[in-house]
Amino acid sequence: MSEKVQYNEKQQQIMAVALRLFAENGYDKTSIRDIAREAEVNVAMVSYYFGSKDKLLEAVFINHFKSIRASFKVILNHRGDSATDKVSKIIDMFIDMLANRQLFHRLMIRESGILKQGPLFDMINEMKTANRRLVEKAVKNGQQLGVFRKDVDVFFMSSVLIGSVNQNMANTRYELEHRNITKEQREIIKHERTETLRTHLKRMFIAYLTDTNTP
Amino acid sequence: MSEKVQYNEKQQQIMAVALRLFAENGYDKTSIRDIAREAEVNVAMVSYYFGSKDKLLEAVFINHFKSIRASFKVILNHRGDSATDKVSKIIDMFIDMLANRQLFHRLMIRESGILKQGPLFDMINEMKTANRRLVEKAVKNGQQLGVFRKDVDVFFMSSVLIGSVNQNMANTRYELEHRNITKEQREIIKHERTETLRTHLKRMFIAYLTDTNTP
DNA sequence: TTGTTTTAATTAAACGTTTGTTTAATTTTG
DNA sequence: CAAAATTAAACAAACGTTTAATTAAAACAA
Repeated sequence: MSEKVQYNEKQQQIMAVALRLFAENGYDKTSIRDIAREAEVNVAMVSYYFGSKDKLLEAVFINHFKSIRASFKVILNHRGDSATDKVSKIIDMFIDMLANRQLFHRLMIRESGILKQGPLFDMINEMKTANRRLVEKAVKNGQQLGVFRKDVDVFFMSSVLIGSVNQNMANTRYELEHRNITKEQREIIKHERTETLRTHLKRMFIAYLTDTNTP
Repeated sequence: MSEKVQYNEKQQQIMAVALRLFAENGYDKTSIRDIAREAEVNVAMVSYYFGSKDKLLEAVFINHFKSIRASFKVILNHRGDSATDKVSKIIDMFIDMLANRQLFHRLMIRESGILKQGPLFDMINEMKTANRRLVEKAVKNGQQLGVFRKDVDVFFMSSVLIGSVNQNMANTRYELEHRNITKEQREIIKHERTETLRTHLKRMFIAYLTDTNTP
């Protein structure tokens, strides 16, 4: 029953470098030679281990996708105290999920814009659906308890959740990359921004779900 | 004082095709030969008119950027009745701005993820700043009138505005592209989604700005 | 432990394509 | 006739990938 070691050290090294370069410069702007140089392996090793550049990207995707899928399951089974607590918990866990996989999400967001089919397309689709289900469950729970308004839109909320977090992180990175500050300061500011995002997103969602003054 | 005709018919044709292919398949996955074929011109015409593929992208960007900048000016000078009306108007105009330039925004979102410097970088930065100023102005107005809470975050709100609209449109497109429906039905659904987005984003923002039940 | 064989890993070089771009000749336009 | 537009062809560079040769590691028999 023990989990097989899927990738050896060298393979993991290649995948790590590939992820970073794909995320920072884009898949097409990253050559196999770039990856090989930074991973300190021969160019032929990529084909030898992964078959092709496409398959390497796929391997990187599957690798992260598995752990993301697991994260979703954890969130879905979480039992919060109140309806609003559940919404808070979803936001927390979703932000954590993205914050812990920043490089992968940068890559994913970029690729999701042009994908039309194939395994990567399917994976991204599954994640979006999982996110919507998550929001739907929490919303319905609150509605049944009579705490949340009935006229809320799950598709909209899901878009806001994903889009806001993405944009907030992108803006933060965008801003930090062009300031002359130390790495430590960078991480502090990044952390502050994430915490602010957390607080305000919760407040905004709960206000949207519970506010009775707006029509 | 008459506006010079910047681009002749053929140039505009090339730019239109380039924008579409860049947006749909990505800049790097689009070859000059692809553009030339669909625009029904010789490959050499791109270099002849624009200098290079890079410059063509830049020309496409500048072209749209100018009209976007103009749109921002209109929004910034708008005089709504109440503080909430002003917020509503900003959301309306921002959504219209993106909805009317869907291809360009798809391209821009994608490229903004990997740009590190250069003219395109500067343009995108200006747009982000303009958006933040816009939100800031409306928020301060409402706060001075005592209608809005004091503890709201402009950086956060700007991220939510841009991110939510982007994500909503991306999700809608993603979903529609894989349904067997006519173009007319597609447009109807797209329009519905945009209207829902409008309504709910306004409600959410105003709830966030005015709600007094949440801490 | 040895020596031997087999498999896996690693390399430099080459391959065929595609890419963006340029050239030089020709046609169209003013 | 001169300038602009258009073309087919060619160019060098970069790309992903493969090949064939070599080295390192693992497996095995004595």
